Amino acid sequence: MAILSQTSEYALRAATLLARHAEPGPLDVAVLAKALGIPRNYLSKTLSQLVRAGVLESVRGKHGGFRLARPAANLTLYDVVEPFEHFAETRRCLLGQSVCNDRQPCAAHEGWKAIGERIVRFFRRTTLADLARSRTRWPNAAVLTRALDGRVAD
Amino acid sequence: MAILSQTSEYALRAATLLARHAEPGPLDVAVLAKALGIPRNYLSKTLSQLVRAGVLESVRGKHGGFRLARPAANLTLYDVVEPFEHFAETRRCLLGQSVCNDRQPCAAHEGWKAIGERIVRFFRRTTLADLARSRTRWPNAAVLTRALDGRVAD
DNA sequence: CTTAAAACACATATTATCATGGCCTTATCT
DNA sequence: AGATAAGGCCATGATAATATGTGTTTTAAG
Repeated sequence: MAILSQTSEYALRAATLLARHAEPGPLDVAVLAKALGIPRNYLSKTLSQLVRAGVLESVRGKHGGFRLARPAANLTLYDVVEPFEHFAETRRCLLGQSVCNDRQPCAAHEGWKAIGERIVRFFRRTTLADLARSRTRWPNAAVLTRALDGRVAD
Repeated sequence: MAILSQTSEYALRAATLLARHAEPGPLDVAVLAKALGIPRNYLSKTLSQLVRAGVLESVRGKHGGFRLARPAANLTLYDVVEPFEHFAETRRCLLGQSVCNDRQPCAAHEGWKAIGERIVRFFRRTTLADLARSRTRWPNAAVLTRALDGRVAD
């Protein structure tokens, strides 16, 4: 009943943060991980998957890191989460009937289908730009600002 | 993203079947399991949990089995599924923020909360009587009719 | 009173997924 | 050249969900 996996939540957190700090250049995993309170190596793997999915871009080498591959307004939560979730299962029959569709519906079909569609629609319509607008308090925001200051001071 | 666990699905299937055949008396696990295509022992455990939850009644001994504890119209899907699901997690913040409520919402709070409420409402409003109305095709319905015929013939 | 059928209880696998950590390779900037 | 950071690979742990197996207790029927 958790709907989203931990991994997806990590991905959303990281993507939201990146959406806020798009300008100064890429952010590296160490900073992201500390700021968000996520295990470094795990986040690294997760972000790599997002690169493969075309959501993020990576820059290797010194002063490398990750940034959004497109403007935040063009990246939906669906894009971010889809690599880690089986959205198809949303359409699974509530009773597990092998045949359950609009023609031969089970008794719960109507209501259940509506919910699945609701969920998918939410993820498809909400963008990272929407999330970026919030005043979200990261677990360790100080690390982030310090890192950014550091870069400028450099 | 599976929303419901396999166990919950089993519980719903069994409860729906019982809602249809409430009259003739209790049905035993062996028949239910075969008719529904569910591992016998596992279903047994699951139904016991539903007895403890007050959803089903059990009759021990020969000619025993399980039946609904109340009229199907008074049993919601929530009742059936709640013992196996953590509905509280539905209210979890999408971004995992420790503080995210109506007063201090994260950017996704509104939309996300609406979905959680939608899900809960569906389970609370739909009853077993609703499900029983359908012409559901069980994996092995023949077993069931045979068992019921046998009882009558006896 | 014996026996068979059934729930019930408990113990133990078995998966599967999620999550983490370490290390080596590769690319890129200074 | 050297430092830095992504990327890939593998091994491990943690946990829950799923499934099976064995035995005990209750009850109806003969």
